[in-house]
Parts: sequence; structure tokens; C-alpha cells
Amino acid sequence: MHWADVLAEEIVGRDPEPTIATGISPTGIIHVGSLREAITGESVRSAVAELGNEVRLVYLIDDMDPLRRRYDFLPESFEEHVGKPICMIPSPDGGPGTYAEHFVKPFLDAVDSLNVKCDIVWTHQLYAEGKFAKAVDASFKKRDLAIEILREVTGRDMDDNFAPYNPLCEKCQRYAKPIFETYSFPYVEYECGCGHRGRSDVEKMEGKLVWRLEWPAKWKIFGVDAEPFGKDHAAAGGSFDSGVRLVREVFGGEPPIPIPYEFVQLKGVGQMHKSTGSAVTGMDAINMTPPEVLNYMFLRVNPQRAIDYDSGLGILDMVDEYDRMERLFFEGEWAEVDDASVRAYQLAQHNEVPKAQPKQVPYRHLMNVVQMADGFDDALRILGRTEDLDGMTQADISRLRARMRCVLYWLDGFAPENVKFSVLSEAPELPEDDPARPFYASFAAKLADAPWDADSINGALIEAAAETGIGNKKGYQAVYRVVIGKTSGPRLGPFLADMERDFVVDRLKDCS
RNA sequence: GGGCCUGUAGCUCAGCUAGGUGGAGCGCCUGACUCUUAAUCAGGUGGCCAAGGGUUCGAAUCCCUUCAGGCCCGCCA
Repeated sequence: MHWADVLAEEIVGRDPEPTIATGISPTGIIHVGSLREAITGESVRSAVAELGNEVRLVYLIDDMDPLRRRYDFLPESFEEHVGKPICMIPSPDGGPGTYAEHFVKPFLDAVDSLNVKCDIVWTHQLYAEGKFAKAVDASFKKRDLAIEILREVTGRDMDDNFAPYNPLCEKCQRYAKPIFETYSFPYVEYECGCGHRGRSDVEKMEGKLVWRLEWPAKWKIFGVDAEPFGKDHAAAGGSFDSGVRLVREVFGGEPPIPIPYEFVQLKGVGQMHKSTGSAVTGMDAINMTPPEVLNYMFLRVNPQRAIDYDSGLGILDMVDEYDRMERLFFEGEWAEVDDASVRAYQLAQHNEVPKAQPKQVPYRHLMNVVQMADGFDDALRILGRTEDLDGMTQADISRLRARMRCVLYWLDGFAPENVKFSVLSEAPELPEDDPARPFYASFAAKLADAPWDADSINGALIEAAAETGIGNKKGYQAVYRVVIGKTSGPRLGPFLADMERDFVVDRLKDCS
């Protein structure tokens, strides 16, 4: 059984109408680990839904988190914003949105393109609506207990002045220290490092629980039954451990079923990306991996297994594997060893598998066609020469379009050189006495009236190579040389068949 | 120092919960297709299941130890 189904049963056993939560802290540039979290949550959601249960996936955006420091990618002017909540800082690109909106945007786009079905909740709104008020109240009233729990769980020396809640200074917009004696629900006075003294209302967006308490407070607020999180939180004495006790003893709730997941390692197997100059980023992974395949990649292995994202040729294998599972699924028969992977295929579309098998174009073929074509329509035209494209649905076309975009992005920044080529717009200049000239002439003549298919083209080449004594190997190389300027390339017969006959014949004649 | 996870074919991974002659894909090799490297098909090669010990009639699977790798243990989310 697939792990998502195992979890789904466990979750439903606990609550027939469960809530699954997950979240992100958009303080910086998105990474694929965050995506794994979203996809893991979504897969469990859809597995629960398939059992026939009502289920909700809540996606929390922690935009009340303060900007911890000025990261390297931020302008120096952002020094002044350090310490402020990221929902109150302007976007670094000068746009209209906030800092948090700026960094979460690509992520929400990705979540959207991956078709994750979740309720997006901005943490600052929860504060603004007073949703945290009870938890803040409990934190103040049971502060000693909270400190004791943190002391026991983390083994740290806890300051008796530990503040579970930090008011937001109305003057400088940074988090300040509360003055405990002044607390009287819903108000607490504070003294800020900037010298300002004021009063904040815990029912408004005027302060924030610290992470270790905010997390369990959310479990209580939403009645969270299960939550995926990175294994950093899962360490002994980590925030999950302390959260378990805090939610029970301070907030009077129950912790969720934990779904710890391993991190994703990005290995730039191919060349480094031009624009970033460094290894693969999360956005790169999203841009070069078809969304359904990215889903599949996370779902095919257990969450606790680390994933090495292979941005080289491995990505082609991953797409091929996905397509193979798709075929198996529609054939309705597969080996036991593929059980989990076929199920992962279904979950990768959130259990909304198309009724009929989508049109598949082999990804490696697509890779070649994209390099020959000038845009999507042209690529379709080329594909149409060798593939039967009749009966393509709207969904088929948009999938093809998305995949081509991914291939292009991959070719542009990550593909190994030996799979890249471009068709030369003009014939290269060859020496007068180039030994291949007679071969080009012979091959051109044969192609002029041969049937235009891969086999015939190839046959013509063999004949021409034999007649002119150049030999097969050199014959092939000679053709690659004048078409793409390399000595190797895609399988030649099918490759030339994808092109216009006149173009090929003219090119060969030009070189003869 | 403490914790969690991982270690099965060259590579990516199933199989372990409920022990019963080790699997898949890719790669590789061979063959077919008048033919090739990168879209086809068929067949084949391939592993002391990290190491050692224990339990058992029987262990990849359960227990213990060791080794290797990854990650985490900051009022940081």
C-alpha cells in the first residue's frame, strides 16, 4: 500500500473529517523542500478524500515572521527593515505588494500549477481576527508552565523572563518585550528597544507568539489532525516535541499525526545555470520539471527518504517513468513491484485521473523536436509529420505545451552539451576537395525521390555511403556536420524525416 | 555529545508492518528492423540485500553491535 493511503487510514481513524495543515515561512527564496511539503500534504488530502471523507488542507503562510537579517539578495536599504514582520515590509522589487507577498508569489504559482487543493491562510490575518487571542492569553497565564515544559523538552537554560508573546512596537514596527505585570486580557504593555513604551491588544495584529508556541497554537485553532514538516522540526527536543506538550498542557488540544519528511538535495549534474551561476534552485526545478512529474517524483518514494534531484539526464528518465506508469495504469495491469509507483501516478493528479489515456509524446523525442522548431506551433507541425496528433484533447495540448516549456528551460540551463544542437541556417563552407562531396551529391540525388520516411532516408544513406566508398560511420558524421555542425546527433533517419525534404536535399547539394 | 533518517544490481528505487527459493525501470550487452550515436521492438547480463553477531527449521525482513552517508539539536521559522 502507498504511504499516503496508510496515513489516510490512520488519520480517518482519528477524525472522520480531518484537517491537514502545512505551511511556509516566505522570508526568502523558495526551495523545493517547501514544495515537497505541499505535495505531501496534498497527496494525503486526496487519499483521505478518496476514502469518502470530508477533508481540508490548510496552507499557512507565516508572514508575521520577522525579517531575521538582511540577506545577500536584498539591497542595503533593507537593513532598516530587519526585525519587522515580513507582511509589513515593502517588496524588494519596488512593486506594490509586501515582502512576504513577493516571495510567496512564485510559490503560490507553483502550488497552483501543481494543482494543490488547499485553503491559503495568511498568519497575519489570524492575528488580526483575534484567532490567536485565547492562545496568547493561555501563554501569559500559564507562562511558568510553558517555561518549565521548554526547559524539560529542550534541556536548555530557560530565562524566567521568557516571553511567549512579543508585542509589535507601534513606533518602529519591531517586536518588543512585554511587561508581564501589566497584562490584563486583551492588553499588555511593552517596552521596545527603540525606547517607545506602548500597549498592544492581543486580539489584533499587534504582536506575535514565538514559534515554539505559535505552532501548537495553530494545531489548537484549526484542530489539525496531521501535518507534514521537515525533519529539522522532528529532532528530539525540537519544536514538534515541545509543541506536543504545549498544546496539551497549555492550550488544551491534541498534537497532529506527524509526517516528517526528508529534504530534497539539488544536485547540479549538468552545467551550472547561467543566471544564478550556482546550482539548481527550487524555481529551476519547477521550471524544468513538468508539474505532474514533479508531483510524481515526490510521491514515488517515502517521505522519510532523501531525494537527490537530478537536473541532468535523470530528469528525462523521471518523465519516462511517469509516462510508463501512466500507460500501466490505463492498461490496468502491472507487476506487484510497480504497485506503489502506479498509485503515486494517481496521487500525482490528486485522484483526478483523466478518463482516457492522454496522448504521449516520448520526452526524448520532444527534446529533439523542440530544438528543431521555432515555437510551439512549429513544433506541433513537426510532430505531426511522424506522430498521429488527431484526437488530441485540449488537455493533451496544454500538457504538451507545458512540457515543451520545461524542455526548453532545461536545455537552456542544465542539459549536457551532447544532447544539444541547433539546425544550421546555412551550409557550412567546405574545402573544395572535401572527400565527402561525392557522398553528399549521391545522397541528395537518392533523397530527391525516395519516400520521406525514416527507413527510406536511412536506406538511401547506406546506399550512398556504399556507392561512394565513404563508409556508414563517416557518412552519418558527414550529414550531422552539414545539418547541425556536430559529428553526432539524434538518430539520423527519424531526425531527417522530421525536416522538410527540400531543406535537406538543398543542404546536401550545397555541400556537394 | 544527543537525536532522526538512509544503506538492496553500474544508477534510481520496490520488497521489511504480519520471516518462507531476491524484483522493476534505466544503463549495459546481444539480436531484429537494408540502419546509428539521442524517439522502435525482442532477448540477455547483472546483487555475500553495508559488515558482524543473535533469535529461528528458515532472516533483506525481527533483535543487538559496528561501519558509512545525509540532516537536525540557536526565544530561528
